[in-house]
Amino acid sequence: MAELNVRHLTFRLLQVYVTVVRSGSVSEAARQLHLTQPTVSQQLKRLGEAVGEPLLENQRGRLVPTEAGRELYRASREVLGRFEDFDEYLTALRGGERGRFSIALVNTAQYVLPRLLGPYSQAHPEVEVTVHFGNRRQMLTRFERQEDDLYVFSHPPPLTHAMAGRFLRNPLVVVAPVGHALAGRERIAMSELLHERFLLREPGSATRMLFDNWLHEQGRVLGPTLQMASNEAIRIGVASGMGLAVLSEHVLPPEHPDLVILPVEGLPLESHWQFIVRRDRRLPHAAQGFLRFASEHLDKCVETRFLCNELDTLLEGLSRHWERTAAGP
Amino acid sequence: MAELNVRHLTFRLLQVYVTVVRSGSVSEAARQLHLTQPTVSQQLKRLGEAVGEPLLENQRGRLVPTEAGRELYRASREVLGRFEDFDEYLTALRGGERGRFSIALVNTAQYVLPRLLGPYSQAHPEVEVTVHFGNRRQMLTRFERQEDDLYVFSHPPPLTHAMAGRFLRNPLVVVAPVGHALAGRERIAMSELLHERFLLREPGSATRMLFDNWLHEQGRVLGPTLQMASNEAIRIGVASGMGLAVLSEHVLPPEHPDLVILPVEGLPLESHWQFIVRRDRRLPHAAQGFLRFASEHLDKCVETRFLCNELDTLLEGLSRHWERTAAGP
DNA sequence: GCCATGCATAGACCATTATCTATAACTGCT
DNA sequence: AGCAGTTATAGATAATGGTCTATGCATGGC
Repeated sequence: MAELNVRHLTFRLLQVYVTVVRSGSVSEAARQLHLTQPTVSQQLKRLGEAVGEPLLENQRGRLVPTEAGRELYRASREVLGRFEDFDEYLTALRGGERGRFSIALVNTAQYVLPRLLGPYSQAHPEVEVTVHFGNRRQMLTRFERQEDDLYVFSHPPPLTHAMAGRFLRNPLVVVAPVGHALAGRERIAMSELLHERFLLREPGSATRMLFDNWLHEQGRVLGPTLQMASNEAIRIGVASGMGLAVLSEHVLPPEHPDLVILPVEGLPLESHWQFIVRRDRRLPHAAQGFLRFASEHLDKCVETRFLCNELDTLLEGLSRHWERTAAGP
Repeated sequence: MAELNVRHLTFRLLQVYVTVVRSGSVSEAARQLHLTQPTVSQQLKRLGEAVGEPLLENQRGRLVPTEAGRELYRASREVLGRFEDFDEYLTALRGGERGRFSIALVNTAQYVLPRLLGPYSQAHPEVEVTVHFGNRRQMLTRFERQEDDLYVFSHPPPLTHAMAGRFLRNPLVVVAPVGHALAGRERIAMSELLHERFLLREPGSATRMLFDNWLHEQGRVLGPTLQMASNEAIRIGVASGMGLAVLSEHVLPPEHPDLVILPVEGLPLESHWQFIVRRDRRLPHAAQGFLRFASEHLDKCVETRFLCNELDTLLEGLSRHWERTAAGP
């Protein structure tokens, strides 16, 4: 008959009840809750009706829970506690201390982003980060499909739905094996290289695109080429004398005794990696936290010569953007 | 800033939310809950505002929870589950399958009540029973103070605030050691016993009171007496030849080769044990369940010659009483 | 037996909620 | 571009909830 009607049960009601049980007195509970005594009495009555069972009984002046009341007290404590936990969780989430986000990187960036992600995830062990790698074309697809929270491009797609912030120089250089004929020269014209064999990244990769564009601007066409979809493979190929290549400096190890960078005219090709954030996808607090972290710790994580930290501007733009969006009536 | 305001959070809201998350669709949830779609939409909005964080996002047609939403879902499940448990608990409580009650027994009744309590608590292992023993006077004090849920008296106090139901004959007999001079006689007048030494229970005990009253009615006075506050001690005392005694038949073991019951005129003194229930104290469901159990199983638990089961009447009276009380506007 | 204290009930009030219908805006698919 | 289905917004309304003040009732101490 008197079913427990959970429908109109409020957390407030439970809070009041818990206070009453703890203090053993309606009046005292009312004082603690800054309410009047009748208010509390009535809440108790409602609660009792919802439960369909007497909850409290008077034992020489003190209100003591009945059997049902004791169990309700336990349940209330647990339930209220659970939501306090949830509140804490929310706070952590908002502070970027926990949660998750995903980030999509063009392949070449994988040589340097771990330097940031490592320290970050050590400082924020509760944040789950997913990293996707691929060449520029694949990253563009993910970007279109809004699959990730952050993207790293050197040459981003049109920013109509996104915002960008540069954070790292990404110079492209021509590398040759250490014993190459041109290795000692102080200055080399591009025209001198056109008959050399070049090891190229696949079409669709950013490195390839940049180099192709540059050549095209100059109206030049390469001689024999060999295509490999891996920076590593190319680097080793060059070291082994397979030919020359255009690579991001980040691909080269700090010490590279078997490779030399050729001082070609017009090179290095300057470009910058940037974090890209879609404006039409809510940025998780954790991702924003990562950007803050990057902005603050970048200088400790990468070599100074590559530094180019414009993340402050991005972060500022972001908060302005979300303010405006959230303020919508 | 946007603190989690748990105050106006309803369980209903969580139920709706859980349904939406499960079905991945507002419309579908509305159908399941027999609500209109806008209603559900608005509930979600309110919930989202209370949490201060987006909870759901559209992922190619399906609503999936955000990070915060996932955690809220977990919390909601737990919380709703906890109250379902509580509901089950209540059902068990109402059915008398669990809970607790206390029962106060005059000492003599302790020879027979375990025969009922044993089978009862085997059948209802979740019910916690507390039994208090003492002589009649002590039990009366407990009764006045409303310390227990059930009382067992042979001669109860005035029933202005209580109801009673007899359940067991309690004949008082005169016992003598097996070799006693009067042991073989077919009929004995009380006058013949007055010079015998009697072992008596203490004043305040029911047995003593009954015997005293009986003697008083007949205008007789006992000879030498010896007082002991224990039925056991008296029984053994009689068996050892210390004198005669008036005892409840229940105190005698089924076989008692060292004792005989004297066929005294006017004896046995007939009295009945009864369960007493205060009307001004809510009877726990479990206690009521015990009375039901007693009513049904009494014949299997005690010797037939002691049977006197009027508990049905008590139970009926109880339910009428509580109906009337509960119906009060 | 009276007074202080604490609890319950009654009546009133306003804010919030739950719910609807109608309609607009969006989304994915063809 | 249009359609079907889904979601969001607006406006309305009845019920509920949370709170108060005033008052009645019980109880324990002096």
